[in-house]
Amino acid sequence: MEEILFNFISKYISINEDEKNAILSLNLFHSVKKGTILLKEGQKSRDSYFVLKGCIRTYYIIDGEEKTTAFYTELDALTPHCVTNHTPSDYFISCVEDSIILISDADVGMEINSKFPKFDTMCRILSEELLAKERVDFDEFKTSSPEQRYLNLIKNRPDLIQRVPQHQLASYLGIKPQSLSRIRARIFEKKN
Amino acid sequence: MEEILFNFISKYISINEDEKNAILSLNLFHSVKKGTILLKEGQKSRDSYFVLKGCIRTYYIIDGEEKTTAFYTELDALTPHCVTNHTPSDYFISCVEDSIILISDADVGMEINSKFPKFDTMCRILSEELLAKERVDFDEFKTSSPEQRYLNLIKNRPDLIQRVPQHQLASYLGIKPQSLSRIRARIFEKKN
DNA sequence: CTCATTTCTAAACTTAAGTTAACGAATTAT
DNA sequence: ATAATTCGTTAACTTAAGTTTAGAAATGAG
Repeated sequence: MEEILFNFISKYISINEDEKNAILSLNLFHSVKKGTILLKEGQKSRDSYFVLKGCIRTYYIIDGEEKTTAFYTELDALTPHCVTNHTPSDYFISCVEDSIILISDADVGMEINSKFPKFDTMCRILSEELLAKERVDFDEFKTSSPEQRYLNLIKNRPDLIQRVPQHQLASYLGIKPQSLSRIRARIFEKKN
Repeated sequence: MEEILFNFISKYISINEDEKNAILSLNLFHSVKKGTILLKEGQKSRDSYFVLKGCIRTYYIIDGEEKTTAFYTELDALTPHCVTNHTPSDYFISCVEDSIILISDADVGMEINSKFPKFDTMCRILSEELLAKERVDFDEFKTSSPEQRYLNLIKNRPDLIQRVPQHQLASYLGIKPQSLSRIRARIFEKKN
């Protein structure tokens, strides 16, 4: 599991044994059971997450309804809005599957970044990449119909369709579960 | 105009006269006429943009139709996907109004960042902030109807409704211009 | 200033998503 | 193992967005 992390880091910066040990000594790895809520609405937090194995999701509760807006799987990083913004969270984060997650407090991040300046560079590059990708994903969402969005999902993240409940996928696609059922039926009969 | 930039930078890091002069010596400020295309689909580029005054937009051409997906106004920063991703651009960037824009090549960015390491930190914090905000905006989009999205726009970026053509706003809201017209009419008659 | 083009609105019609309700299947809790 | 809850699909109906077309208003070019 440590190796997965260091391979990921190596894509951005070179990292030596001392640095690896410094990271390992922080005990950031956590094993989290399916259904565990990592962050609640209204809560303040300084924790960032990095998924090594498994899947977590962000969701809002609007008019008593759960609205899932994002899934984070292997090698996905998530710093909640409330951390950067220093405000209570607007959303929940919970585990979709039993997962292994790296959880790092903002203080720990500061400490590593000041001790090893190249981590600052890595975080900058990573954030820039993620921002560019998020913008493109948002663009794709805006310019597609619900059916096209579902077809794109099949193409781009086929694993999600297997590992995530339909009703959570539905709000992720910006529609109601009944509509997703209908779209699936429509696509199925188009094939024949 | 320089002061606007330095005030912005000061929100993230302290900056002295030497550093200010180093930035000014790079001649990054550009005055750009309305309608100018800064980046074309298919083009490779290493330029990032920072809007000091005016408005620029990103748009795709899909089936011969322009689809505007984002507007960047005063103090907004944009590093196109093609820059981070080293691929030809999927979209166009053009000026909605006569604007004053800071355009910085990736090489210039690298140079500043290595000469003044705190700029790396600033870019990291800024990217993290923008990423968190982009995710929340995307969440809001997913969980709202077109009418709600338009009402949110009136509340959060009322200036856009004045300064941007309706048909560009429509695709920004993920709908057709005719639908936006209808939504506006619907809202207007609800008021009475 | 005038002509041409683009932009916005409107109406009629089509298509698809939202809503409400029901029911069987799957999952979870006891 | 059984009961209870949650989940996924279907159907009938409602609502709103997409499509097509048209015309008026605004904008831009010569």
